[in-house]
Amino acid sequence: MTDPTGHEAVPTPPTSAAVARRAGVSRATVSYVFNGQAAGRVGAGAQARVRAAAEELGYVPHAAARSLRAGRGRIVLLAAPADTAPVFGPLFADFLAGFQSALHRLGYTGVLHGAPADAPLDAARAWAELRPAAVLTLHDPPLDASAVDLLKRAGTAAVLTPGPQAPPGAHALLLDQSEAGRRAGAHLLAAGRRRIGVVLPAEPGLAASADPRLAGVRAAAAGHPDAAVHPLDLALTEESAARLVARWPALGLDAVFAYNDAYAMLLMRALQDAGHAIGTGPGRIAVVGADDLLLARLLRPRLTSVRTEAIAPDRLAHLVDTLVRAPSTPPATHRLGTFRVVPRASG
Amino acid sequence: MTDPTGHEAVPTPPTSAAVARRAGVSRATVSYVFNGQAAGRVGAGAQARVRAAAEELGYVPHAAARSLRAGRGRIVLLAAPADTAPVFGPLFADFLAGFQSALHRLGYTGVLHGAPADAPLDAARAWAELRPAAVLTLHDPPLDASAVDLLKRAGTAAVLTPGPQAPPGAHALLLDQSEAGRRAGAHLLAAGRRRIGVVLPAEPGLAASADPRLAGVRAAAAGHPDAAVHPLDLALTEESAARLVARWPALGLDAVFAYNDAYAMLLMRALQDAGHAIGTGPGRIAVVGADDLLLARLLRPRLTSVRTEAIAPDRLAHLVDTLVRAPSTPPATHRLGTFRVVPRASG
DNA sequence: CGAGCGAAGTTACACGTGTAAGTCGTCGGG
DNA sequence: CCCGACGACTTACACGTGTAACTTCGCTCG
Repeated sequence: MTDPTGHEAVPTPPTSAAVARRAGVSRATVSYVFNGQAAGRVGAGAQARVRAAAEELGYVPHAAARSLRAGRGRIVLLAAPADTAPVFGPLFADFLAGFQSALHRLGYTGVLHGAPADAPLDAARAWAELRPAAVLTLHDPPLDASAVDLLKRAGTAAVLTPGPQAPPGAHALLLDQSEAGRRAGAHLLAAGRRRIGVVLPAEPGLAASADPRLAGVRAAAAGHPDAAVHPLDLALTEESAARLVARWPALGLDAVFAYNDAYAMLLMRALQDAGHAIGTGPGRIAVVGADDLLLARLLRPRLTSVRTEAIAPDRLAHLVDTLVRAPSTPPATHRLGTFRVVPRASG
Repeated sequence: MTDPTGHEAVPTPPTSAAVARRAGVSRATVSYVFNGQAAGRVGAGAQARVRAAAEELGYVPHAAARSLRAGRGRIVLLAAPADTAPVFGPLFADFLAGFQSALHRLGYTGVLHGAPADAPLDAARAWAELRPAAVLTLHDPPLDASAVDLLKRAGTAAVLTPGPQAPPGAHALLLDQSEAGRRAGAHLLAAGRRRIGVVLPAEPGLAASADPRLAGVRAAAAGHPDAAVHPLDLALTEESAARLVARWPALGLDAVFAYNDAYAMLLMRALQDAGHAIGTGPGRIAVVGADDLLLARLLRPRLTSVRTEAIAPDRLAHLVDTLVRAPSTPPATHRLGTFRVVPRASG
């Protein structure tokens, strides 16, 4: 309804036709100017008039019309399961910011969508409606084949999913979590620890990164016949930590590798409250976290942590761009980063 | 078929026309079925055939075509300045998740975009291209009038900006930060503290929430003639905290209210390392943070914190929906939440 | 003087959808 | 027996773009 009252609450957005009229040229000319195809087709004078008119009218091309015409849009969708979002630390936020600017520089609009993890197909449908150029999902388990299929059929050029193995048609983004485990394990073993606990978060949606980490610790321990690795469940509450610590003497562990610094801090505090000594010396329990949060350095002893050295966000953006331009590239695995132990006093 | 090579690298997305052909009806019928206008227009048989055909083809309506037709899309854009994103805590992530599901239930697609804070007009242009139904921005300073104007001219029905005062045409979302300051101040004053430091983050982009908090503490202190309030600059690094603590004796403060728990934890640790006693008793320094992070309860003494009681994300989603449906609603201020002190051992 | 050619534009169509307006039986009432 | 009403659809247009194909014009060269 175009508002016959003449009140015009929401003004009609200026179109390229309006710009063309104002500049005294045809609409095609405007289009050529705005898409860099002007060289050899449009004279300098007309070009200047078009730009001036666009500026005055506040013209912004209509992304919908553009993607309708192009068959696919310039949106890159980053999809994160809603329930794990709270667990993302500042590292992720930082990376996201860099990634989005890099995409912007390449002409894409990067956008984050937190979908409920329990209805992945619904979510995929919602994404497909946007006809994004690419979808990077952090869902875990990755995304089923039918969801990927739906997206591809909706014209999505590239679907990227956390590795190690992606559903058919999707690329894998590998942050080799087992490497984090291997590094932590090697570090603790080198320090002489032999009975190593590995904290697995009880929170949902994290198993896909937690399990490989456990496997990595096990792999590191494989070289030491006298070493033992114990999985430990822990939720992010003080009660859960207290329960775990109550079982501690029976477990007889001399080291822990926690899923991340938050779990590590929680557990370390609970251990200290129960009278256990934390640290590198003999008779002490070694504690290693992950993510290297600033806050984790505030506890005493300072927390040793496995730091993620992610690839530069620009590199990921370029990868996405490449895949979008060559949609038939056979799916491959792309490495997202590596891990490094930052040794401090806790273990 | 549309692909004479038969290779079909990227399949053509199924359209409503394809569904119509397969169901043996016209395209209009498909459209009516999918938009709930079927009652009294389309018979039960045809309706069933349409749905079946859509299912088989994996049909997803093209959001671009839809918003092209409708003049405005169903996207709700949440824009956060990229450089402050790392500072957002789990509270924000949680809220975001709830907000997006609520929007989904109302038929919108909520999406987060982290734009560089230094080029707000560029960012506004990028948003405008998406022709979103609504834009909620967390930018600070809010957004200049020209950016709001650009968005409105691009057909955005509602532009919401952090309060207290929004640029013309935009609604204000008020999380009254001065209330946080007032509550913290009142709490400390009631405990007998009179020389109160207020930590202002040195990180950019946070002044708009930090300054009102300081003002709130001052307002609370106004009732006590013997009370003094001191602003303190602090960056999120251990060196910065050490520098601040070095000046501490000269300041002679008996209480601090920090911008959030991260700053509070950092400062508290540095104070303790310098030999200061923290807590509620006489001779101790009272420390109050904000956000009530779990991790803040791991320090000893446990951190007293000002907790944000945000409105339910669904309420915000409904507000957005209302404003989108009635775009000519005169701009108003909408309250986003309130604050409450959670007293613990630190102050 | 005309053919040829490049520069500078324009015309015209396609993209996929929503919906107002039209069509075509069929059925009930007078 | 005819008219109007109604159910069940279909036809046709508009939304704003990008771009291939066409036109027009001035100029050069043979």
